[in-house]
Amino acid sequence: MGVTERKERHKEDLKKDILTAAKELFTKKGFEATSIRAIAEKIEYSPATIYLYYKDKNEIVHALHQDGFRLLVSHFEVLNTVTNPFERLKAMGRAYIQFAMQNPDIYQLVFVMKEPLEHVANCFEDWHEGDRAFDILLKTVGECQEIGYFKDLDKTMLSFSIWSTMHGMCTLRISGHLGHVAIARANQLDLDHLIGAAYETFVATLDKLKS
Amino acid sequence: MGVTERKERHKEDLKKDILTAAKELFTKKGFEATSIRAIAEKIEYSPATIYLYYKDKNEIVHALHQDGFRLLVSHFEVLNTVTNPFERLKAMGRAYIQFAMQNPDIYQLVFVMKEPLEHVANCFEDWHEGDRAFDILLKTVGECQEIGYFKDLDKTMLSFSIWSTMHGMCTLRISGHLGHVAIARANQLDLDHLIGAAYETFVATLDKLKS
DNA sequence: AAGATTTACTAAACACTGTTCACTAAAATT
DNA sequence: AATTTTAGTGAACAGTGTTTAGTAAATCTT
Repeated sequence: MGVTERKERHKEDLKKDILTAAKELFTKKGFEATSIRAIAEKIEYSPATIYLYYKDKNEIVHALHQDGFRLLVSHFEVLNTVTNPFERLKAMGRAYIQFAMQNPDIYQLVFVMKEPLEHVANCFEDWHEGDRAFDILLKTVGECQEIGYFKDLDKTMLSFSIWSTMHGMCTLRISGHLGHVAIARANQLDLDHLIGAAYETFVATLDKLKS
Repeated sequence: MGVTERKERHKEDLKKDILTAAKELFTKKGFEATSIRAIAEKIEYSPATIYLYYKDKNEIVHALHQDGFRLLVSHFEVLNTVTNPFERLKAMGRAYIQFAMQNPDIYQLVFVMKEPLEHVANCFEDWHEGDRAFDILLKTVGECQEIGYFKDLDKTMLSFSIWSTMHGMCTLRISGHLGHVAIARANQLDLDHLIGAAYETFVATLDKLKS
């Protein structure tokens, strides 16, 4: 009869609206400072309504988590055009850092916050988006080995190590801890350029690992 | 007259008591879940009393932050006995990871949370404990260069890169993100051993950077 | 068409949170 | 003995996530 379909559509729209409102507030004010009441006000519904569409705040955060992950993975998939695996690896690192710098709150949501993970733990499945991203790295590192890089190094462990370096740089930058260390004050570079310079140094170390 | 001294001492004791109570609750329940009221109850004073000794919750967190940092730096200073700088660098990394694994909440307090930093921003000084720790790393990397490691690499940038790798590994472990990635499930290693293995791989890459 | 039921939503409450402030005893000073 | 300072508190404020009882309106059943 079409009516129920329209209603269904409206319900899904509302669910999306909640998410976009949450995302907007979240990236503007941060997770802690974003209340259910604020989200409710933005979409002009009562706070209780939100609980008809999401079990709790963590479920909202988890939904944003998924979106953020997909965004990152999409940034990676463009790089399939780069045929040389080492060049691709370098580009991935740059893309990763860029993603983190341009969307610090989303980055935090995806890779730092525990709340979305709690939800993942309860719903099994999921997080395979995370595995996909890691697999892309793993595959690239493997292909690098085929052209003479990283000999005698465990592919998985090296991949994790590389991810850690990227993650460490990004979180130290985003959390503000980098800004409090003397390097940052000494160098007249702004922090984002400092990250860039540090990444280049890191790439230089990787470059020396070819036979 | 001695009386005022005794009172002064009692006041300082109470200030310490608040801190130890906060630390205990904090490491047991996490920062978010530790309320001023809970701290007050533990030391058997009213919540308002705490505000006579600390400006706000962030000041308490900041005090714990300082303690944590001093603990880490003390872990480092033992390593002065290691004369070979590269061996010392390796030992530092291990000590860093060990510190993070044994005190995950303190690690988070020192290197992840923004709250204590906010306090640092307002009181200038401070955080030189952080600079000290980084200087130790910087010095060690410099000495490694003197014996043929890391040629043509910027000392500061490489130090930051190494720190990032350590920080990345530790935070990915502590936040639980590592546990959700396939590597963790595939390897039958428990996570702490996985970090250890990854660190050894990282050390292997550093080892190849000598001329 | 009338009555019963489901749907979509909300006001109000609950149990928390960090923080402030007027207030009170007790101790110290004058 | 009277006054002031100290140390501590009860109660409140404004906020949080979440639950529940209740309400109109739309839908379904007879």
